[in-house]
Amino acid sequence: MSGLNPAQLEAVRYCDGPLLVLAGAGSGKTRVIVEKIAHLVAHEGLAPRKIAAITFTNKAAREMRQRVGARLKADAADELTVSTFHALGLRMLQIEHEAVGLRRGFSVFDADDSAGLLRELLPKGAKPDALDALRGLVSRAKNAGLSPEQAAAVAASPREREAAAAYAEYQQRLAAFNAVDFDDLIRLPAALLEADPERAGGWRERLRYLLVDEYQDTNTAQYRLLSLLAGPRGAFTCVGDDDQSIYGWRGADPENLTQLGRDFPALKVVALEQNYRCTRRILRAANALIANNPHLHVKKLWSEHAEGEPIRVWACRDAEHEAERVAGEIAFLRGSRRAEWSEFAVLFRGNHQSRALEKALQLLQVPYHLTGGTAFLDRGEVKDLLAWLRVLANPDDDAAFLRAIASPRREVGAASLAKLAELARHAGMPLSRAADSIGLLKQLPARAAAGLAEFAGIVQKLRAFGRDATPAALCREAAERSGLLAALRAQCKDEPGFQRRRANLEELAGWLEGARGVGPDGLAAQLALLGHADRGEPGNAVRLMSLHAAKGLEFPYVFIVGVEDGTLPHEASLEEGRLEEERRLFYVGITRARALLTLSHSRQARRFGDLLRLDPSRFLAELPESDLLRDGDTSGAHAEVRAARTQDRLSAIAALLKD
DNA sequence: GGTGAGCTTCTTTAC
DNA sequence: GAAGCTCACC
Repeated sequence: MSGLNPAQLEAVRYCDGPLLVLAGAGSGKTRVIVEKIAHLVAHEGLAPRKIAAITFTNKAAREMRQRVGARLKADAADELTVSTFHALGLRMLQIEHEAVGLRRGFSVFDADDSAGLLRELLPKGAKPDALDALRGLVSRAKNAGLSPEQAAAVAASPREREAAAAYAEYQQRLAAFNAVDFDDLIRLPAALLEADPERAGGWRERLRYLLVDEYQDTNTAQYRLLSLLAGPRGAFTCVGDDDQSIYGWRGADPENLTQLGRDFPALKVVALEQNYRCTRRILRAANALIANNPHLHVKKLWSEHAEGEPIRVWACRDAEHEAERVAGEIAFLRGSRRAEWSEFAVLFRGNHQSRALEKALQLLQVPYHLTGGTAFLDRGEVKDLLAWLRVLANPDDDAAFLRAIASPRREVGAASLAKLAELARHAGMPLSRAADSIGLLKQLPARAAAGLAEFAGIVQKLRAFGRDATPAALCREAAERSGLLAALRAQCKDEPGFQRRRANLEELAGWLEGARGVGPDGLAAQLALLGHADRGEPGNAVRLMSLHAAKGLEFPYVFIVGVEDGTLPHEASLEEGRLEEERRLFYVGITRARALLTLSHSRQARRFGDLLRLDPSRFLAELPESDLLRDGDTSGAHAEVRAARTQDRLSAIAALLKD
């Protein structure tokens, strides 16, 4: 525990009651959590398996597990619960499934699945924004911890009453599919513990101490789950920073920081204000930026580090130009500063911004690792295989059935499926059981019936195979027997394309090799929680991720791209009251940098075919000019380079780097 | 009636 | 660049 400052030490040692640690960026909060876990084990006599550390992203959970693993003995670290709120909720539901009316093997619907369900509840031809609005209303109700009945009771406007009715109907359908959605992973366990104090007591026995990271991002349902698990004695440490609250849009309520003091009057508060991460210039810029937000408590982050280098601000022509400069600079810096690739991170507001960067990095042969976004679980072939796994675990999962029956195609089309759905509804059975019923199949066209029977046969064989095979083996067998692999091979025009897709499926299976304690029933549910591209070890590679995904991480060299008005702050958040969160997002980005920070923006973007002029982000004007180093107009200064095509320019840079 | 090619439209962030 | 859609072909 050496090297902790007095405030950190206090936070680690205080175990007599509820504790809130207000931890500024870079103030060593992860260190505090890790040391506290070690302290609980060594000095409070708590078994590691009775301790749960909760984070908000899978990335954060992984990093945390790694750091705890380095600090504790390996077997002790293995017994700890280190997971996201959602993964903890899933574990609770898998154990308590009967109490909430779920059967073994229940599915977890991802955002797409639940959107599909909700779409059916809307009148035909409803606008897409009607769907988005409904999704938002239902999700908000769930994140506030409201059941359908409660939502109906508090509905104030006709719109809300309609939404509450849709929520109730949606919930019924989910139940019919033996499925829950992401929000239910929190809401249902919380409601269960609330309704059943004895059960709550049992869980408190099971988890004796909770450590919650990024506490400012909890929503009401998560807060309830936390306080129910911690119980009246308040056996928890929450660590948070209201300046890093960036999940308001999914119901996070920084108000929970104040609520904690009301619900647990014995709450002790410790503030960590020394920053160990950033140079003074970076910290000064961050402080200056965040000072533009209203604050209840003004934190004064300070650092003993050196002044450091100025923050570089680049004006680029467009996103491609920006990506080239970033990629070229990373390659250059790695050489000139003898840095590892993994010391660089490029952060952006929206995941789509990664595309230009990937292209430029590929051309320079810079290894990179992309986290988040639509990279993996959103790939068609991965979703297909996942749908098969879901059908295998959960015969009631109609959404999965509909996807699996169509991949690969087996001459069962929309019309036959509509007929099947009709028959299934009358018979009161889910689609996949109906597809297995000879009586029902007779009422369908012969071709469709044959396809359905074939499907049912494959499912049966795979279920039998899965009874005594590892999840990974089942996954591979399913890819083969379903015909997915064969269809992919036939579908792909080029061999590399096929190999890439095959590798994606193999990766899905590979991930399951490492999953501990996941049976065939829980396998698909577990996978649904896996962050989209959030798999595999990044290795020694440049990290590309969204600003949201970057929270909790740090890098010596950080590039933030797309620092334009409309991108950061995002144009959907320009209105009054939403700008603060965008500012905090930028604050999070800036404070990821230890040594050198580069901010870049484009002057123009191609959107919907035509060119759009972009202004630098208004947030740039909030940074102290004396800590910035603005470049000249490089796009004007290098007219001949600008004229060259991207490809040529990049090979020129690549050639330069070789020398 | 099933399938796939080709069209348009829109792209915040995460579990 | 992906998902939803229409439409022509089998």
